[in-house]
Amino acid sequence: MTATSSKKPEPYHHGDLKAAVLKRSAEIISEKGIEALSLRAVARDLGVSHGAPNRHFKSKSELLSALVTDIWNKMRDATLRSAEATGTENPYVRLNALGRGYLRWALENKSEFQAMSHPDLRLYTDNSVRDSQIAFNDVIKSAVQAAQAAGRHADIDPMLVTLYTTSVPFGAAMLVTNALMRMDDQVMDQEALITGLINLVVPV
Amino acid sequence: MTATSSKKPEPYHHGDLKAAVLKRSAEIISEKGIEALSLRAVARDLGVSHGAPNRHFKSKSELLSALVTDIWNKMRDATLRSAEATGTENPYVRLNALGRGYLRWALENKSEFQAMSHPDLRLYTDNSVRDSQIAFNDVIKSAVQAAQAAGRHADIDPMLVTLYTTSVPFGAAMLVTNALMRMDDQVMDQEALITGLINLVVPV
DNA sequence: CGCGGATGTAGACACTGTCAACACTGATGC
DNA sequence: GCATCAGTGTTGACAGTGTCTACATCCGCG
Repeated sequence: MTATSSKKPEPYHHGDLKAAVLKRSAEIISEKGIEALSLRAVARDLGVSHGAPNRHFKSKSELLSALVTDIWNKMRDATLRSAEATGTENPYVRLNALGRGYLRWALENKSEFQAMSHPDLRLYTDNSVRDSQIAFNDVIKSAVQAAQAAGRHADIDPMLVTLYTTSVPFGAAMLVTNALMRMDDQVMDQEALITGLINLVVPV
Repeated sequence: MTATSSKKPEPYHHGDLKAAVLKRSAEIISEKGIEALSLRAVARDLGVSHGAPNRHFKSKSELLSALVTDIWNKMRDATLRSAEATGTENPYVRLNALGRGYLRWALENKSEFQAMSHPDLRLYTDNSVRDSQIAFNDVIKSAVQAAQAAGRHADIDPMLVTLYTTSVPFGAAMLVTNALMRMDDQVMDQEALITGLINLVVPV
């Protein structure tokens, strides 16, 4: 979408390298998984010298943080949309939809979901990552508390109920995408699995 | 424990390098996390040349697989012990204890638990890793089915119930150890958290 | 028009995993 | 008893990585 696309193929300055690095990195994560991401490979793909990305990201961890922040936000949007789509205020129905939207997004965006818990992020906890995590958790927490107000586990510590409610879609997604849990012959349809599983945590 | 411990400090052959590599690697994982593990560092720590470990592990993935197989087995033992300790045949009590043992082990062996889902393992699915996973899952699966026979979610697909039951301790452990879920001020005692959480999945 | 900061380049360094060629050692077969 | 040879450890090389520094180029602002 830049104006300099007529003749010269390789101008000295890229134009918007930072955005290009983010874009290409997201593609690599989506296609080959986060373990295939390398700064030098991204630079090569963009036809730029190996040191160029460092002008925009001081370290690989900084790039990772930016990418993962974005992923958290996307997951939050998708999850929230799923609840909005019910068009109801019933806290049980909303929480159930939230859980299904969460799990569905994770299963359909396997690589991105796995990236969020990549070991390298443990070394570099960026504030932006932290903020997007908190924003996501707040969505779930308030839905859980609305359900508690309506009677679901009303007398139990809200933090505990939130952890429990989050653990199911999160844990199931991790177990399935990492193949840590062997399911016999994978007979079940994905949407049936999602619905069946979430109904166990949040009956409607 | 070797006999050659009197004078010469550095014999040409180590004696049991394979075991030593496994031992030192496990220590590194436990102390600094799996992302700090490198073949060359292990070799240095053992006072051996950088290529020596390759005689026993063709690749780093092969070493990782051996380590993770061991971890799965340890986790299974700890989990099983927790159920045995109840000294009862009541399937609800046993399943509850299994869940608590699982979660407690994961929280107390954070580094090992995190290692089990390290990205590099996705590239190299060793049969030994697979077998130890299956052995672990079988423990849970049979306990879940015993509880189903006693009435817990009796009419629901056993695979779904197993996934649900596993997801809670697994997901909670992941969320807590990876700090993916922010809990306000961590006020709760660990054992209270474990008991409270598992009681939500498997009431006794 | 000129200058300075932002952006990209080129080279170096330390580190990694992996491989091949060589060295040592101890057990086996004669 | 001794030669042989497979197993084990060493050494050096290679390609790849992230990161740093010195240098080159360009764009926008005065």
